[in-house]
Amino acid sequence: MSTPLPQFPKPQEPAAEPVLMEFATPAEAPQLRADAARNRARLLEAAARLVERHGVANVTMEAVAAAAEVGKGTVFRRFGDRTGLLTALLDHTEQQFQTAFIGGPAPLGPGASPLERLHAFGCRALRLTSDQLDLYLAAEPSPTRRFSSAPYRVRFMHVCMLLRQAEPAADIELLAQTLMGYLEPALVHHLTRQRGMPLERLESGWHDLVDRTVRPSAGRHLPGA
Amino acid sequence: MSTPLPQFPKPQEPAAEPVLMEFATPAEAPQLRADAARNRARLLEAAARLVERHGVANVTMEAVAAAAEVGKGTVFRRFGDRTGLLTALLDHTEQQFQTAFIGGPAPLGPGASPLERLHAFGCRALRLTSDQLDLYLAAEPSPTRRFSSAPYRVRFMHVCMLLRQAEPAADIELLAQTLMGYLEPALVHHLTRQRGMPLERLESGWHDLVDRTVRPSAGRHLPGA
DNA sequence: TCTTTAAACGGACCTCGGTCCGGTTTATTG
DNA sequence: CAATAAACCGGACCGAGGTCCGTTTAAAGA
Repeated sequence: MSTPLPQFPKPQEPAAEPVLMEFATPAEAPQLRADAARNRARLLEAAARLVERHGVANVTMEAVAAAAEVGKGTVFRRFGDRTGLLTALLDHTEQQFQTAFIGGPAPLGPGASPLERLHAFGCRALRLTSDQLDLYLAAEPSPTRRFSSAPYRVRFMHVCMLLRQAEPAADIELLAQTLMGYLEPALVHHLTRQRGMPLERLESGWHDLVDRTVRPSAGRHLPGA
Repeated sequence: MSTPLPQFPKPQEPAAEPVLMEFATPAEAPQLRADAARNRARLLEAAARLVERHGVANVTMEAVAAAAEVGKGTVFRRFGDRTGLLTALLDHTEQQFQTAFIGGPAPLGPGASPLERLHAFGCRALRLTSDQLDLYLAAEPSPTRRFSSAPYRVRFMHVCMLLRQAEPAADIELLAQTLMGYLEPALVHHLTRQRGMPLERLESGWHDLVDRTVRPSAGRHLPGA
């Protein structure tokens, strides 16, 4: 009845709490076995090639496995699920972004005011998303995992930090979620592709939103957070 | 190569533009054939029963068909896909909500100020979502259709209308999407179930958010909307 | 170098959402 | 009350994501 050996030791995400101070790929580097590392690289390369050629929607997990000359089980062992593989495809870009807003030059990185950094953060995020919209869309985790994914958490924590500095008198966490919501790939897709808005309008919208929400003004309904 | 007869005349959603002034079930009443109507009722009843007994996650389309003593094809002909069936399950509640905020008593309906109505709208939406969270979560359409679903559009248009009255100097559409984002089932799930926040805090957050965003204050970055 | 063991491998297999299409039922019309 | 057309029905069928488990293999220790 019970499976004593969890023969699938769960690849990504180590736990749920450790959170902070770790980047997207949490403990993935813990030296893989040589063959595993080689196959991982092959899979990512094959996936990237197929996605570029046929569009992410027409790429099946089996096709990726075949193109990488690897068994199907290997793909899932390494990346967990389709979302995991697609997320890994975006990992390089995401890492760059993280490095930029954590330690890079102003106005994105430290050196500018929290408010300026927040403005810059949203614009950059919007651009990244819009540049690889299909991929970001397809990589979206299931609704119940969206907020637990490593990349999301890193961005979220950063927004929280900026908000704490810029707007201490607020329910930071809720405000941050609201702002993050504006940057969601699904929304960007809807506005740009289905409603035909230019990206510039989304950017203006972000600036406006930030100006409205982050502004010292004792909100009347503040709970004891 | 081509299928001259689209033997599946597409059940839900009539088009993409007609929008306004039609409720959730658009042109679904257009008298179904007697047997079709009977089967539809059976299916909804069976689905509701199974969902209540086993939880929405453990209910397959085939099981619903079997429980309703109907072929599998019939389910999909009637409801399009799983999302369609689940949405139909929520339809009654949603209709009530719509009636309430369109023509019901204040503060939700007309009679109160736009701002008050907006405050009430969010609280009611949060409660509804939280009351049947699992169902709302499972009924969530794919990311590319979320914003096109009939129930979403009705809510969205309403928020737009209220915003136009309360805050003419803003990019209404973007602001409305932001507010709607705060009410998303996925977010409610995360905050209440994964982060353990009480619903009251979400409500306070909504009030605060509305107070912040809808407030006459010439935002500096307004585009020519 | 040989043994050992935990990790990795691969592909058959399962489940479930969604589609197809030949046969059936309902409603309309002459 | 036939006849005709449109809508409906059902269940075999398909594709893709995800799992299982017997086999292989890289790496650490004797």
